[in-house]
Amino acid sequence: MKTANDTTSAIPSDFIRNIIAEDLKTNKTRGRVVTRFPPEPNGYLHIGHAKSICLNFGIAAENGGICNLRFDDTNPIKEEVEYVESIKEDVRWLGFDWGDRLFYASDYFEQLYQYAVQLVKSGKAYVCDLSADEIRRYRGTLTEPGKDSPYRSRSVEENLDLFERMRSGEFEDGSRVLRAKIDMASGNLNMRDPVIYRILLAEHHRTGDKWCIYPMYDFAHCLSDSIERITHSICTLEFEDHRPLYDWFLDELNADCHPRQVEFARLNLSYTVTSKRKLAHLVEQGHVTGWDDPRMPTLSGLRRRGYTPESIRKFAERIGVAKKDSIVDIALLEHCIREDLNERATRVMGVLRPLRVVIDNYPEDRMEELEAINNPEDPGMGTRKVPFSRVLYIERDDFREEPPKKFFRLAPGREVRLRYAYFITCLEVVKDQQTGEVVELHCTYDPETRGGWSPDGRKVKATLHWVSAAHSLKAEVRMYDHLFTKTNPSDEKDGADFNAYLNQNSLETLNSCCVEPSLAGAAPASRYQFERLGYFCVDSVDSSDEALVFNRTVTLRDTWAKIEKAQMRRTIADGSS
RNA sequence: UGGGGUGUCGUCAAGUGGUAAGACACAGGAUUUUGGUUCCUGCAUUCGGAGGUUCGAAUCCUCCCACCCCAGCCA
Repeated sequence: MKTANDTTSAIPSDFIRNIIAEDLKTNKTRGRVVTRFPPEPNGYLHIGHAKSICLNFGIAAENGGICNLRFDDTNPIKEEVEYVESIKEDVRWLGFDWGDRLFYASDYFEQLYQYAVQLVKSGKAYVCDLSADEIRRYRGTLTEPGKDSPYRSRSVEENLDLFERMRSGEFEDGSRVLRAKIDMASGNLNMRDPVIYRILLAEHHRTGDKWCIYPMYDFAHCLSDSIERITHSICTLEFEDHRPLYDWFLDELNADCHPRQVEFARLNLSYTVTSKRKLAHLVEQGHVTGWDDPRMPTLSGLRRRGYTPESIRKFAERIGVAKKDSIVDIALLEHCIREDLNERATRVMGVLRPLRVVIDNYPEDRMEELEAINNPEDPGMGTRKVPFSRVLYIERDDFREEPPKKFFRLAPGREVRLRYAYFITCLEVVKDQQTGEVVELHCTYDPETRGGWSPDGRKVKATLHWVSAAHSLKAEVRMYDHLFTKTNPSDEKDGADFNAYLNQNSLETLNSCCVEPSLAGAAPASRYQFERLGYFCVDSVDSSDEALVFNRTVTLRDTWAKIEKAQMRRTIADGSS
């Protein structure tokens, strides 16, 4: 098995790696480390799964072990091939390779059935005719013990016969189940004679109509782990009180391989949800365009948004692994993608909200090509030519008729630098007579400052990005913001569910953006830094050579925005005091 | 009121009886043809609380408090 290699990172330390190191030291597994990533193919993978994937594949790689990809496909009603394909694609994209270790719980259905028969034979399982509702009532409550099913004392022969007939399709859907015979008075509800097989007259995406009974998770999972000779079965916290059951099955069946289950806290990210159920809901309700909507924390969404696998792996490493319920600040994820893209993204100039600028003293018929650096972090990425002419566009945000304190950018009478081009000075502001909106600026340029340097050493406080009006390309840019307005949308303490906290402004589409001509024919999914704005990638679904569409992956850190916000707060505070 | 877990900086998170790592965030400052990057600096006398053991406690003991998970024929 090969695994993505992050050369810069040391192997992290966490309680799971400590447990494994200890097990290795005490020779619990004869030196083997085998993990598995066991998704149920009932939805798309999200950032929380990435944590688990990095953990399982990472641990295997660090210990010279292997990690299996196993689909936990024991519930045909919810599972689909579309999901297994997407999951494989996402794991591969994240940078992990399961080699020939691709398995399905459904591969083991026959073995699992035989194990169940064995349990029946040893008197540890019985066929129960209670309805789902009756089973629930017999189970008792959190504080009261349950009571035995009237079918609990059926003979082994009768159970064997009934179970076989369940398999052969003799009974109605849901009419009978096979249950483990454990302890109806256990404080752990999972031990109160859990159902291990149910009748489901449903077509399975891999086994077709071969089966009409399907094993439950608790039964299938531990045995699948054992069959694959997993050494450490790593899962999330909610399975902690399933562990006694996990161990019970393996003990009762005398399994020769008894993996150790270890639980860790699942990932929660601020301003989003990491629950397949909730994500599916967003898709179904049309709040997003699909599982791969760039606002989704799914791997396909993050990929389309412009995130790199490296950044997600780095993120998984930085959040650590522990047992505490927590919510990781999404700013950390954003930091990871900025850090990665800062080193590798080609710089380019693009104007999102164009403001027309006419350089009055620049000849009308002239055009010159100025040299621009592709990536100051990596001189090896070279330079490119950017056309300059008399009519340009700059960012509307880069001009203020009445500049506030600390605003360094263009204003009437002020001189600024156009990146890689010239110093320009604003002389005249043209406004719309009706609305008063600034529609055009008239400026002069200093021919002595070509390339952006002044021979007399005079300084300007701002450098602006720009684009030549006649040479620029039109583009659509999609600006994304957090999907939810609340740090923890899943917190229902205020009486509302996560739907109430959907950010209505999570997508803003800009249709009249202008980008420099070097972007012509930009490849789908390619990533760029639009200087001074952020990182953007070519949308892999909607962009074409005729109509460029960019997704904003993440903004650059914006010190001015912070200053402005602070000024705003101060003004409000002064006004109200 | 049953069972299983968890509490260390705003957010993650090391720490395993020898005197509180690191990251993000935040706040200053330096450098800068991106208000980007980079670089410095600051940011837990204290580890949910109270007692106790010890020369010494986030680490051990006792009690208490808070929060999370479990009553699917889901995983």
